[in-house]
Amino acid sequence: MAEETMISKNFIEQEIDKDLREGVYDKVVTRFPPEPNGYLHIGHAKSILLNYGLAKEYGGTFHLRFDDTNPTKEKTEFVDSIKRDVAWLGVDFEEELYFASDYFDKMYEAAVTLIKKGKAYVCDLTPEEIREYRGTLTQPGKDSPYRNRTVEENLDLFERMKNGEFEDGSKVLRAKIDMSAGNINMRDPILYRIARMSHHNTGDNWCIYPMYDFAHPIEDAVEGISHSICTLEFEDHRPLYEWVVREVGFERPPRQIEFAKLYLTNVVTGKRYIKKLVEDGIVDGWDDPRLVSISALRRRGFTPESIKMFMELSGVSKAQSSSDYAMLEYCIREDLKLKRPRMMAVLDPIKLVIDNYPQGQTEQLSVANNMENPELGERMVPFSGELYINRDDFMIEPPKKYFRLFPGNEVRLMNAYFVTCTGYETDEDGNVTVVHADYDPETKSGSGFNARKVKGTIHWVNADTAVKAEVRLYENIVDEEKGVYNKEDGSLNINPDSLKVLTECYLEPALKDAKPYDSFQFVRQGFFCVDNKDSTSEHLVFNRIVSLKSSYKPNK
RNA sequence: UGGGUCAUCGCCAAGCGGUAAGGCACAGGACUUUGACUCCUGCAUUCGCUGGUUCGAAUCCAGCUGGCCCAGCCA
Repeated sequence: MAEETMISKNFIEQEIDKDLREGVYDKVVTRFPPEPNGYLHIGHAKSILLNYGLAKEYGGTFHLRFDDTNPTKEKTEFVDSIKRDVAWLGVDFEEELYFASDYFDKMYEAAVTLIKKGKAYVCDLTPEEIREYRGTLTQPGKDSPYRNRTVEENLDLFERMKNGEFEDGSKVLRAKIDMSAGNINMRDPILYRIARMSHHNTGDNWCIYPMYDFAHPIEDAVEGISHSICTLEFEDHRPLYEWVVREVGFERPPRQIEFAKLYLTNVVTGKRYIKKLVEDGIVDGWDDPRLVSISALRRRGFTPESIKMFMELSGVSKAQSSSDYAMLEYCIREDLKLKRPRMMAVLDPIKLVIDNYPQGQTEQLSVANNMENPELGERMVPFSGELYINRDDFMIEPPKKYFRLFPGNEVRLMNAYFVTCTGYETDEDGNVTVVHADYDPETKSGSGFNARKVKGTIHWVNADTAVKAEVRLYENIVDEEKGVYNKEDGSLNINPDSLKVLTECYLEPALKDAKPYDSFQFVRQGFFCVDNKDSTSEHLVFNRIVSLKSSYKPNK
């Protein structure tokens, strides 16, 4: 076996090793707890793959849990899309699928326990008053006048809250901790609020709902989560998390560990901005291929494997960071290059006429689907005296070091013959319309001909049998030069070239039967994927997933 | 005189007191039926700064500087 590069353990693995060694936990149980209030994006993928990967690595269990404690924001539609996206990433969760709302009874009981311990009280302050009493970042807060209600009174009031005797917003249940704590989360945080709203899972059974800070530790503890891994902004909440599991009395409380969120350079991730892009018609929805939601990446043609590879390369730490989009591009090229067929495609066509090829003759050439991976087999590609080649594969006056087609130069038509340019035609504006060439029958690909070599190889498509398709090229949606956001008004600097639609594209006939999500390398053009939304049987639409790197610099 | 947290190459990121891994990007070169891929080569005398401890510090200590997060009845 080839030696695997030893990848050192990240800080979370090190913490888990320590906990296991010290016997704090004997089994690793992790979870991904999304609120079903929107679509998942690549940042969630990091959390999903991290948690799932850890569970697998330690022979533990992974839970998918919907953190649905606020019915005002949640929808079944999102539950479904999240399940689909998580499954697409290769995560098997069917046996371990949970809903926070299934624990509402337990949470209610836990609240009663706290009240009985004198650790929670019902507060009648208005939202504005609560904010005032909370103090500021630099000023301590002050105690609520309702803070010292008796246990009996609190028990009574809380039960009546549950029974729907009070209006929305009129009362809350709060933890009794410390109004002068430096950590604002510890200033008597709200545990339960009243909200008459139909819940996607529990319907109208409840009119009080637990807050995240109270619900989450209970959810984790009830499920036997060992390591509750979340992002950095929850660091401040950890003391409260620990307070809840301790005061409610869980025997083996889960441990919260925070890591830095994934940011990507030059992409738009903010929900607010994406919403605006959708509303302004700049993108065609949450799955627009220029976005980085999971559904957008899937539509663009990224594979779960490439996302996984990207996460592995990115690593996990607590340092605020922004990964380079180029790394994601590397991953998808790396994943696809041996897995998918390499086809010839002409995106900006110009006709090539081979004048010495027998009139009206067509021959079928046998071509490897992927020259580096014979397992992908071969296909037949028709060849004749009339082809399309890419416009930039021909130049009237070539710059230095240009070794494609120009008058008098010989190149190889990939998989076919050597061809020498004999001339060209132009229209009245001087644009090249047709390139003429002669071929050499001796030089057929696969014949073993090696009497002479050519420097350039270009690809082509037979004119008669070509399949016409629409091809969409993507660039960063935001303007790299001007920065992502307009400093003055906070708007986005949209790159006008973020989407280029090419309609005059000719592909090999074999591509005619391509299905949505099928991907290919179009030789020299990059990797492309059939669009799942806009393709029909008579109108093929390809998205460019990523271009190929090029070391050709014309002006060098 | 609020609390929390972070700081190692353009971007990620190892390193855990013994003399700066790796990947992406980039730059050269070899190879090539994709100017791709592959393969070589180069790319931090230095770890935010300043002191201190030590035979020895990116690693320990002190002070400073800078970034990020927190004042939802959101998660």
